[in-house]
Amino acid sequence: MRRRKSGLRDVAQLAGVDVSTVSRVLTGNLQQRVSSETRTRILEAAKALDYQPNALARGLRTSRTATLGIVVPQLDNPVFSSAIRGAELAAGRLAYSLLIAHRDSGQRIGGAYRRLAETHRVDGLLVASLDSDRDLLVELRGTGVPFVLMNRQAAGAANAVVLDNERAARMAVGHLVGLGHRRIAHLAGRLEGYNGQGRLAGFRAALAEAGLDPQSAPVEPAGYSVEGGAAAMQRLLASGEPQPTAVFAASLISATGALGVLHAAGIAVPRGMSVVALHDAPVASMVYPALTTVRTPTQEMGEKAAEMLIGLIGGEASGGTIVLPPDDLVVRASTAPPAD
Amino acid sequence: MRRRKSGLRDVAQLAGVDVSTVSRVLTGNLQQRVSSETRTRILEAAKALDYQPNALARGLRTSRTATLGIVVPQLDNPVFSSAIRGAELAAGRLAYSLLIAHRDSGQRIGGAYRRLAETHRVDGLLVASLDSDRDLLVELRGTGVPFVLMNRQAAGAANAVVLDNERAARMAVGHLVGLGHRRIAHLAGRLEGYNGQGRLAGFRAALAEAGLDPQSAPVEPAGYSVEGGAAAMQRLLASGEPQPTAVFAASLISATGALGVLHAAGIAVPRGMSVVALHDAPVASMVYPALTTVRTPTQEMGEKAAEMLIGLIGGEASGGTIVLPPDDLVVRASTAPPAD
DNA sequence: TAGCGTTGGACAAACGATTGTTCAAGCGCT
DNA sequence: AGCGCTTGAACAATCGTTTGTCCAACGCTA
Repeated sequence: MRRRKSGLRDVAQLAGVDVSTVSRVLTGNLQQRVSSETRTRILEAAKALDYQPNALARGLRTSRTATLGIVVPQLDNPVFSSAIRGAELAAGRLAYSLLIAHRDSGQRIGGAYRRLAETHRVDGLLVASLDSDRDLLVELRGTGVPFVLMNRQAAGAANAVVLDNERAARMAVGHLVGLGHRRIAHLAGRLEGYNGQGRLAGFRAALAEAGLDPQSAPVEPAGYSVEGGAAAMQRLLASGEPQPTAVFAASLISATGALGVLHAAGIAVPRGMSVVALHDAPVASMVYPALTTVRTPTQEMGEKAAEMLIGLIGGEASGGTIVLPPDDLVVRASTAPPAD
Repeated sequence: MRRRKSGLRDVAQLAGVDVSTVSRVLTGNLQQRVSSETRTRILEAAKALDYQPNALARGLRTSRTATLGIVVPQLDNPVFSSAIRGAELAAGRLAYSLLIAHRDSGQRIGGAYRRLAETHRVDGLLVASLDSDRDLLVELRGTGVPFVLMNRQAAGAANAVVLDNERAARMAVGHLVGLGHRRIAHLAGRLEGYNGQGRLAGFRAALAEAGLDPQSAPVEPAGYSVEGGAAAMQRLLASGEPQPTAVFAASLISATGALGVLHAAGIAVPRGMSVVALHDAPVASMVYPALTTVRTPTQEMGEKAAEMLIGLIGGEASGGTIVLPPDDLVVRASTAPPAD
């Protein structure tokens, strides 16, 4: 029952022409002149046979696979899953497929990239990474295929799509300032990392703008995990008085950790402490109280990155770095004017 | 600087043999006799040139791509992201890659499958689906490639990997009963769906086992969304007295919605109401109070499914349906003995 | 020494598409 | 009428593997 799929040859036979002619018609190669009569005959035949080109054969000949590789450090992080979705959307629009690979922290760095790229399976790579490997870039360049970095910039990697961390941070902090908060703390990301630095800078800039002293504001690195957020919040509470009335968390995930600590410490949110976080995701409304967040265009990040990559594959010059502004502030229940 | 990748021919040339011999040695085809001397010579040459087979050419010849397609309805659902991870792991172990495709609810059903399968891009499909499309199966069978269902069984689909919903539900309810609860409600999944039915059945079975009346226990369908969980909880509170002292939610996501409603209603968890949910994920410890859950082997589900699929591709007979038992109960802060 | 079976490896034909080249008509021009 | 030019389409090479077939050399037996 599993009949052989019809190929170019079958279409050619049905239309009474040569396969080469069929190929030219179907790929839309208009360089070549084909009479409109045979053209329609071929198109009809192709439709009748439900012809689908064999991607392997085409790829072998053209050394193009119409496939993008995407490598992410973790799948359960909403930022990445959203970026993947965006990439898949954009890729689909441009008739590309998406090959996914995890990057196991255990395995040799870049192993996933190599396997994909060196067997001619992908035309380019979309790379999301939390950390700042120097080796990574070397490996990537070694693969010989173009690549675009997502959510991170790096020296020597010309093509990237990132969020405007500074502006996003300023949006968050501006909200707190607007509510009347004067003592604001920052649960930072990784201070060595690109995003962590940008958000910290935005935090300080917003304070300065509001006439507050950026240097005296407490900053606790929290990374991007629940535990990190909890530990940082704990340190913040333990450190001296006067305590802040609001905290800006560099990530949604760490904010949830902080929330847990506040609950345990008997500090009501937002009455005793306002919390605002970067990135919006369903989890923001799952926690209690629902978190006020700055919505960031993570899906668009994936889309733009895929589009840029496909451009590069097509021979376009470097796409440079695209910096995406934050979408907007989503006010939920975790922020309010300070108690006093 | 982007030198041509070395192919079989280069290896053959360096080793002074024919490409066919190289191919036989490198693919480990032991049918053919090759002197151990030339064998080592070839292996050395291959290593020296860092030879990587061209997946396209190989696929064209063998009509095998060593690639699995995976289609999921949503990426941000922890169940699926975990399953994907498992599939990718198992696939990687067996030298397969994973091509990912969303299934846009908007687009024609199965469009994603077709595109993947009909262009010879994948050898088989891993299919996760929330709903019970009848068309889906028809489409899938139409592609002509083997497929394995994840997280769901369906008549006419012989190969599937699912969770043991009944046992998981009984584990959750057993916990509540053990704590002394007698009035237990169920925030069900979709009652028409495979998983929703199994969990409901387990819920009732556990009650019966404990000597409680399954028929009088409140059941509110909540689906698998935050909003659904919230609405169902609301209905539960609104419906007559006496109110339950504990609730078993069919999914983690709906449980978080319920939690929000309980907070808003001023009902303390677990003092006023214990909550236990199915599926464990990071979000369980992000909410407040941290949710007691039944841990389910979602990653293993992906692994088993990928292994089964690769078996099918290799010509093995039907893998049947694998039913995975729940892992264990993770007791957190959302359950306690009833107040009275 | 002739004949025969084994063994090790080369030859060559695919797989299904793309694409440069060739070739036969058909046309207008002088 | 002969010439060259354009047009439409066939021919054929090629991408890098895999795999069936063939062949030479060798060792053995009779």
